[in-house]
Amino acid sequence: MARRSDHSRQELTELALDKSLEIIDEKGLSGFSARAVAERMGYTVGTLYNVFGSYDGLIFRVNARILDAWHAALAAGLHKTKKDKMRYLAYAYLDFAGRHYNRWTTLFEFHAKSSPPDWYRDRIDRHFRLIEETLLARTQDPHQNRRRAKVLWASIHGICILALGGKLDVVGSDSAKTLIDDLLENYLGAA
Amino acid sequence: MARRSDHSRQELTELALDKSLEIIDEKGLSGFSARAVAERMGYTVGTLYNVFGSYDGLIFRVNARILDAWHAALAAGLHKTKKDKMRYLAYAYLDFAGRHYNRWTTLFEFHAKSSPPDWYRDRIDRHFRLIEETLLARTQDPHQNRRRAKVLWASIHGICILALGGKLDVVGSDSAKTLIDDLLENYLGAA
DNA sequence: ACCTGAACACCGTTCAAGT
DNA sequence: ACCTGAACACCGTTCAAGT
Repeated sequence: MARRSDHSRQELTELALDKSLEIIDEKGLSGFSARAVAERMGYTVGTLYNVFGSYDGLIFRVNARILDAWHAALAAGLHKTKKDKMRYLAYAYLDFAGRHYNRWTTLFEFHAKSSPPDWYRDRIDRHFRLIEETLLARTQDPHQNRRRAKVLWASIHGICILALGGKLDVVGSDSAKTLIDDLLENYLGAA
Repeated sequence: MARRSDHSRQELTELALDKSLEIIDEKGLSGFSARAVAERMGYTVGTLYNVFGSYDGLIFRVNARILDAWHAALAAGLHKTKKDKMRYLAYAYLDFAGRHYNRWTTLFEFHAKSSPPDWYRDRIDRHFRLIEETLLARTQDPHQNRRRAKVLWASIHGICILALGGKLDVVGSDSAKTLIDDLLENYLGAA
């Protein structure tokens, strides 16, 4: 059979990514599979491999989607915030992780067998630069600044992971916010 | 066929856990499966299900093993440390994560479909209490203390995850140590 | 009572064969 | 050129059937 050409290669890509996010929102990464995406698209797994090359290739594209939307939201909000941008960023991080929990965990629970392509690394870098630049307003030393950005990013990340994963004896994102407040106050207050 | 009784139920359990850790050390969680463990034991998957009930049941026991050894090492070292126990704990955390990377990630990358049994939650609690009690030497307020323990634990965890996972543009555990130093200095220095 | 073998419903991955 | 169907080598899980 075949050569349906109901959809262009472009449309096929869009369709696949849309359905992928649908599945992730509904069931999380554990309910996600190339076969599940294909079925929801009305195509075969083979078609998915034509377009994305591999399972890793598919997920990297899905994750890039998630990162793009997240970054756009963060950047827009950051632009509107005038004072205490660092606190805004931290809250926005928690907010995204809480409201799109399945998308957020997919970002970190997916462990590729292959190393990420350059365009994916770029997305990660762009995300990190957001924190770094926000911190830049605070000190002049770029070296120290980079280190603090890393510590803060990692710390906030750790709090979100453990708190939202239910591993800190805290309920929901409210208590996680308390922990982030405490972190910012003590860590940045001393810096 | 069967009723070999080459091993008692107890021995079967030990054998399974030993082989499980072998596989995790060699290949990580992605190379781990109930079938792989059974094969290395010289038994069938069915036997494994007789003993552990389910895949989740097996991994909870494996993870409990890992937690036990880790806790024993932490507690012993902590007892010998007289000054700056908090720094010792943080370093020891990083050290374990770095030297037993596959075991450490298994602890967090395994996502059970069922909720953890009580004896597993106890192990987690015991781990957390180690940090909390170490912090208790610093302040008198137990409420504030608990919050700080959570923030520190989560932050150190986040630094280890991102740094050792190669997501912070730092190489190895040396640089992660720098970040932990920075965290302790600023966070605790202000507290 | 204990263990096996086979089955079931899934995976990612590949590719000859059709249109 | 594009898509399918079937195959391959895996999964977790269950359970009748043997000793």
